[in-house]
Amino acid sequence: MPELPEVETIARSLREPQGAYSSSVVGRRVSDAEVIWPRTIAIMDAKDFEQRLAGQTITALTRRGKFLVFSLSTDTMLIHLRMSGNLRLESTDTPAEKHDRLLIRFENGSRMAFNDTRKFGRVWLTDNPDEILGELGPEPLEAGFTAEHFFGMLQSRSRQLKPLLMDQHFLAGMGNIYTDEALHTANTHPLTRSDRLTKTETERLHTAIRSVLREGIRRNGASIDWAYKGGEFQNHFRVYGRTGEPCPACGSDIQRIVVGQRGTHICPVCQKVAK
DNA sequence: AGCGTCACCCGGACGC
DNA sequence: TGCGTCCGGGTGACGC
Repeated sequence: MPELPEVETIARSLREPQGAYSSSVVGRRVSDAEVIWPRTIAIMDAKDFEQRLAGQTITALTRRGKFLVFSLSTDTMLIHLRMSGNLRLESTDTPAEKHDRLLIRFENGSRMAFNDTRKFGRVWLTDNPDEILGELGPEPLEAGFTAEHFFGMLQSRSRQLKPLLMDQHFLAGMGNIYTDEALHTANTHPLTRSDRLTKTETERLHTAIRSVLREGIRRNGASIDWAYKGGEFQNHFRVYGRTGEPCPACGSDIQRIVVGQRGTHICPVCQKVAK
């Protein structure tokens, strides 16, 4: 399930492809778009999307939270991969794959394919991206996200830490994997109330969040099951998906609990019981 | 208002 | 083989 590091990795690979297909998506002019699964297109009708996208040039590709942000000649295209979405940049000659939901062909003979097994991913085409992106919390890796700022954010709420960290309005980019990893790295229990964290604990969590996200990016993200492939962070998980295996810090058995309806992995010794 | 819970959308994986 | 259940990101409904 693509979270911030996976989305960042995908954005980078589309901007500066390093594989066999060495072209960038930036600078490409859309010749035509083909919506294969109409519900992929958010708000707009699929036909309107195809017509409006044709002829526009991609001028930039950035990331905001878990959104890919394609700046176009006149509009902005936002792509959210949700659980199982992935993007491929390839030659138009390449056969489409199972679960391809949207094909965007470019004038230089290349094509970007949006593949999404679970069909939860969405694509927006809008002239006002702030309407969607403006709802997001701060970027955890940006300089403005300081421990001091984070402390204020946590103190202003009184929620269980894990669901709060995963709330995209609170903080943008964290999903189940990186939240579990960050909480374990910070020796913090996922059920801890946000306003119970001390300054020191907040600093530890702030450092942990940034370090696991950076490590994820450095390892090109994590590849889980059918989802995004290419990363290797999954080989370095401390707790996620390691139920019954030893905690890397103390050797205790990793436990799986449920927090906010999400499978959650903790070390019962390192991560103190909720206050 | 803020918080927690639940249902929903999907199909692959898994257990029986 | 075939059925039922689980899982998960984000949203929206609901109740407290």
